[in-house]
Amino acid sequence: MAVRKTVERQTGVALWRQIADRIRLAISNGDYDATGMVPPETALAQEFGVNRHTVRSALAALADEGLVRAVQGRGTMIERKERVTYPISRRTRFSQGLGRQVKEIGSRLLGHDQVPAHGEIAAALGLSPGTPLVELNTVNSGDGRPLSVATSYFPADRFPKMAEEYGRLGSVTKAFAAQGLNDYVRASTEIVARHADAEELALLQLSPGAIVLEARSVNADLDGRPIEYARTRFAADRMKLRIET
Amino acid sequence: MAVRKTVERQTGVALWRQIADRIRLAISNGDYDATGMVPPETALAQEFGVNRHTVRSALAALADEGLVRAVQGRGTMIERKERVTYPISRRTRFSQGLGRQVKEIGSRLLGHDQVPAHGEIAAALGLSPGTPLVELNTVNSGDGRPLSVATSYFPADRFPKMAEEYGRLGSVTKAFAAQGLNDYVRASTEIVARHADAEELALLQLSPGAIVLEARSVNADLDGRPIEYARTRFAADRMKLRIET
DNA sequence: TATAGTTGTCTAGATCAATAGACATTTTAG
DNA sequence: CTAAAATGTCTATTGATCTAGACAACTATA
Repeated sequence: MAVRKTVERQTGVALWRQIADRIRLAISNGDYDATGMVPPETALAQEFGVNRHTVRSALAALADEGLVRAVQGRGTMIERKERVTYPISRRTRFSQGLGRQVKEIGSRLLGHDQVPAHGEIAAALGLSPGTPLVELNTVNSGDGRPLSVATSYFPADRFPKMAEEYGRLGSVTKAFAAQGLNDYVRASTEIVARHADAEELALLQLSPGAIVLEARSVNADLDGRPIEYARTRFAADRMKLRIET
Repeated sequence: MAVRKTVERQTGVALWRQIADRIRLAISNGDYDATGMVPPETALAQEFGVNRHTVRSALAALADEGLVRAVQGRGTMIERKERVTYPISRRTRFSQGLGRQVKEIGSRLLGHDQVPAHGEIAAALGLSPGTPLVELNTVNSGDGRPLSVATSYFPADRFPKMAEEYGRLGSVTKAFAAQGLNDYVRASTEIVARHADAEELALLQLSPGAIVLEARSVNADLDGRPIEYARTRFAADRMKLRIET
């Protein structure tokens, strides 16, 4: 008999959402690969110890995300399952790592600005506070699904045309190259996980309560001089990060 | 005037929990460092556009976590704020990386078992399915706060005394050494973020809805032979991961 | 010692989340 | 064609969540 899976009550997170999260995880773990379908609503209701209507709310949310599709009389089919793997190494390049996993990579420049360096960013880039930086806000998607939003900072004196070149070329690596920098390496990466804020929910097309993986990274040229500080937020249920040491 | 921060309604995540998450994040970002206190309930209520009672529920949850402490007439003080940094490199060792950040590191063996290798684990360890493995379940804490739970697998023929040695020494590195392996390296690490399940909530003393960072890692000896597959779940609001490439 | 500012407590009502049961509709298997 | 199995829809009820307002209790300061 099926193992009873626990969900917690009175925690500020509705049962239907907890169940939706568990089913999403089970799908991405391949638990239902044998049939390509989610178990029947009645079976799930028993498994989680809740009413069938509660399970239906969870499945409705997953259907909204386009993850499953219910067909009356037949069952609920899985439409999509895998997480994209994003490799992080000394030579991390956004497009390269995803190349084989998604057919089409989209990069959209949301906006850019010139801001003075301060706090953590100034420290990470080894600049004195106040040094002008180019700020770039971008969204990256794979096969039409948004995967990450990024806010990047570049020293404005060294890369004055960053925004323009990125807008033209759609890639940080290419924008660097267009400004005379042909190679660079990842100096450091820090990763935290947290709930997405309202802006991230909108840009990544996530349902509220969703999780983002935030990577704060510094890239440096081959002389070790920092050239970019980036804060990249990945949609946690669409991505996993692979660390290559 | 304060910027209105948005919270989403009818999403399966109660407003008080969304607000608690936002305040927790603000605390860990140092937004309230100037005063060491959370803004007054009335100010927060206006900021989030909700009733004061809703903010009170959020603060009560944070007080339960021991993150803040309310004093009548005075305000709500911040008790604790920082995240511990966990370094991941080619020579990742649990205790070493945390050494300077926490005074006392605790390791507790929850249980152990002998299981046959299968699926992802067999593949990662380069073993044929069915090969016997030692499974170890552990909780690791820093200064009394649980930081991570881990499930590790070791080839049983090579490390037959893993459970025993870990129980005695409280460290995987030392247990390896006791069985004749003096050095090893991190071969691969994959990171995902998701909501904690009921067991993780209990072991990590988290409030429901909390996030875990799950790292699936493989360690290998210096000849490149895999010796350990581990699934480590970190309490996301207490840890950040630092990738050293 | 007032007084302003803050948290604590209580009551009441509106809306959302979850349970329960009944039955309709559709697909698949026999 | 029939029956079983699955999703779809409806009604009703209970408990959680959120709003609203009023006032008590405590702290710091002028």
